[in-house]
Amino acid sequence: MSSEEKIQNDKRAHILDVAEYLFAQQGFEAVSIREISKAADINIAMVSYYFGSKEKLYEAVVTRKLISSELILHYIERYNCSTDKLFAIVDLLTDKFFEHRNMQTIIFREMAMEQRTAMAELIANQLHQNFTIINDVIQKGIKQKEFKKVDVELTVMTIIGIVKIYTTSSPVVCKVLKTEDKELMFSKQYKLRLKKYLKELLTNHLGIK
Amino acid sequence: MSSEEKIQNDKRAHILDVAEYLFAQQGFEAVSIREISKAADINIAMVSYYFGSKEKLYEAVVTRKLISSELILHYIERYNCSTDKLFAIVDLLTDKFFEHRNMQTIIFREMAMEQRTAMAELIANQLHQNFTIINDVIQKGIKQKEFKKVDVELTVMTIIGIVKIYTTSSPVVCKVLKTEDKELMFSKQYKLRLKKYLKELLTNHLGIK
DNA sequence: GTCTATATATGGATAGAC
DNA sequence: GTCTATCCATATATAGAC
Repeated sequence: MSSEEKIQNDKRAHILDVAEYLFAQQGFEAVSIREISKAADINIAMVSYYFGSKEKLYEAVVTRKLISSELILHYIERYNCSTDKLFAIVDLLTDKFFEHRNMQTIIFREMAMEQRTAMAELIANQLHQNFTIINDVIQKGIKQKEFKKVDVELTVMTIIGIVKIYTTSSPVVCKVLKTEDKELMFSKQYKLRLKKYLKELLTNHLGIK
Repeated sequence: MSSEEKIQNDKRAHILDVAEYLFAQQGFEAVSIREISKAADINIAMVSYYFGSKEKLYEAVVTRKLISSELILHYIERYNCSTDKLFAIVDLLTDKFFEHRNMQTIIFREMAMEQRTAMAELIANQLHQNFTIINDVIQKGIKQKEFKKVDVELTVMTIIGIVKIYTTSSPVVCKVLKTEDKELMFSKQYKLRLKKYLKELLTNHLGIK
């Protein structure tokens, strides 16, 4: 990569970062290109220049941080028993959601929409793949008597649901946790607390010894 | 109430119903007054006439269906042990969220926003009150050795989180449950399934005998 | 109460100069 | 690549007729 290409990529990435933040905070329609370009300290015309349109910018923001099912599969293949695999998934999901919580907020909002846009379809499929992996891990654990019998689909929903709620509803969760500080909520300490909680919950629920 | 007042209230309620549906589907900014009035089969000017502005219509949509903490308290006071109280809350929340899922979707989106509007504050406070009630029930159950020690705040978040995810992310949850039919997802049968699952999860997690 | 017409604002996108 | 100026579409809100 030449140094000029690098500068260009940096600028692109910078626009994406700013746009991600604003879209997460306010939603797609509520944010104007004017606002994004002002916050990113670039000219309005540059958004069209780099991305073509507001819609395509939005797509770029979401797609660059989707959690691929390959990543999950690669991450858990080193473990043998279902418990280790499941706990590894909990760690991975929590890490990724904490790291990409703005993008997750956007996805969440998009999931709640009933409009079948191309991107909504893309997101739904991607999420479904991830659901399927977790589903299979739990299913196998039950078959091998490592876990007791549970409602597998709703258990999968529980894992993802808790991490999602925690990371994407921060104003309310802040109050629940009795911390005024949003930074604290996303600190290492609190991430550990969430992981520990999830593993205890699953241990009890699945009857893991 | 005179019969004319009743007609007027019916019309108001009808506008609110239509607006709620559209706001839930697309978000506040994405829906125009034109669209609402067309869908509700009224004249555009009527929205301003009845509600003053689009913003105030939005507020009216949300506030009319907020779950008051009084309702929860009244609903659980008839029970003595913490387990019964907690299970009653599960039933009540599930029923209310199923019934008012469109409004819940709107609230959820608003919760993810970081903007401190008057309504966001109102919603956060209301939710916090409900959280507190559940928190107290679990806390008391632990003190009386009815439940084992758990992370109470995250347990509260779990209960509300699961019901919220289920009711407000239907496109994805549909896929997870392997039902193409959205109607089925909100049928009596599936509501019972969710309640049963939540009670089992809590039974295992809290060590209820 | 209901409607039409309109004032006014704002947003996305781009043509064309540099 | 960057910027200004502008076109065009669409939105909210309301004045005023009926």
